[in-house]
Amino acid sequence: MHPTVLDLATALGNLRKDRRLSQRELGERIGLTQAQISKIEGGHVDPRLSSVVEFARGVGVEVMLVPRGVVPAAVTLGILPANGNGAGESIDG
Amino acid sequence: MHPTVLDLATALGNLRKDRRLSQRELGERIGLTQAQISKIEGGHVDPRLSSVVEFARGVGVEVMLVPRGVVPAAVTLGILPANGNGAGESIDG
DNA sequence: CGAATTCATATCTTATTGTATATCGTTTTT
DNA sequence: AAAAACGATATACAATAAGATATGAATTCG
Repeated sequence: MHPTVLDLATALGNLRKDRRLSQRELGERIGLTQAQISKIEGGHVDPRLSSVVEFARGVGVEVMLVPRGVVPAAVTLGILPANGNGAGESIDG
Repeated sequence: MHPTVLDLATALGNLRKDRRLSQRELGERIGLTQAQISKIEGGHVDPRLSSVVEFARGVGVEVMLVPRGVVPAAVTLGILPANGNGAGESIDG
């Protein structure tokens, strides 16, 4: 599996757990099945962009394109987590 | 087509043009076919996450999950463009 | 005009997604 | 304590869509 896809998927799964949402509950909110969410989180699929966007919104984050040059600055300022893909586990905890 | 997916696809296409890359050139760099890039930019497909991640890197941006709460702050500080999905056309230009 | 370059479209293969079902862990009831 | 019931997550198989290959249209340059 594509490493970054895996990282993003893991981050999304962690965010869901932080929010205390079951896969079923989240799925109903965003229009995906529980099975898909399981596969996405487990890194068993390479999900469609729309699935990722909805998943992200369901757990309170936004999929964005961040210019490479400003990523370090954003991390330094605490706008983005030091962790690579963004939105680590420490949103509310 | 999912509106946010369309926005992201359009942003990626604009970034490619800003970088003066042909679809073929970009495709060779990131391991996608020219046909895919055409369809992605045109909003004719709902691409897989790995395709979007590679496309983004090929044009100098990173796919990230940004906590909803900090998006306005990042925009205010100029870390992210005011434009919704991130990485508008004015990266270099 | 012919060659080259860029982007768009058709067909086929492969993968994701939805439906249904199984597994695993926890709790309640007898 | 065993069984049943419940909740949450993981897996099997059929349908649909993404992606690769090949090709066509439009533009530019020699």
